Amino acid sequence: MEQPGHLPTLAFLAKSLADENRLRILLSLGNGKKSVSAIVQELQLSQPLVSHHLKELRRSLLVRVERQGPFIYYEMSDPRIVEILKALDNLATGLLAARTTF
Amino acid sequence: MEQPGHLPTLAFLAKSLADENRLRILLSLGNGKKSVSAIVQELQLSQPLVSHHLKELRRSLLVRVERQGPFIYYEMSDPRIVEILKALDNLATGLLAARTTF
DNA sequence: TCAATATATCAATGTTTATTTATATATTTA
DNA sequence: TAAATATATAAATAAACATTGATATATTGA
Repeated sequence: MEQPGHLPTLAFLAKSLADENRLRILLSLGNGKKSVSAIVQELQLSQPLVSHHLKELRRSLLVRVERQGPFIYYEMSDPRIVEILKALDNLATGLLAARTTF
Repeated sequence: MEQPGHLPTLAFLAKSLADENRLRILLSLGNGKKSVSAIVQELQLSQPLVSHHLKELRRSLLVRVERQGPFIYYEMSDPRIVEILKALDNLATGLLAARTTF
């Protein structure tokens, strides 16, 4: 069986996905590019908080950035991200189901 | 496009995967069940640290537990876990490659 | 029952992280 | 150039988290 590679990188990526608000932002960006203020409005989060989370998402390369005048647009950088989140979701569901059947 | 479900659960699972030593322990347990002391020896980590991480892995249902006399054996609870970690690994590799090609 | 072995837990410590409030920076228009 | 808009950043704060050294708990055999 082949093992996953660089563990620090894996841990770093997982950490980037380990906050609910950040996940909400990331998933919102899976629906196409959005400006910071649009995210702020849509998710009812504070602007500095959104900026902070976007900065983390930039660091982990999970988002792409594009400036247009005063607006900065962000979008999810890779469709595999949603697939992985779905797989995690299925895993969680499965683990919970298996636990309650004991 | 269908969105992943319960975000707090997703964040919780991601957090459980967000530490390198914990990943090392989890992956080691993907090769069959092991006692705490075996993990301690194999990974050269302190016993309390291993116990602490195992406790977190138990909480997130990522491991199964079985006692035999003084020994407690742990193993990975679901093969999907490794698949997800591999997918994350591939994602990381891909994102890094895409960045360096800009 | 006691001693030995295995492992969980406790307490302390330092580091990391999310959030808020305030301010700095960047872009555009009048 | 100044004002308005968009957004990044700074600083403070509280909470969460990983690790270590010490101790408590569980199991077994003599």
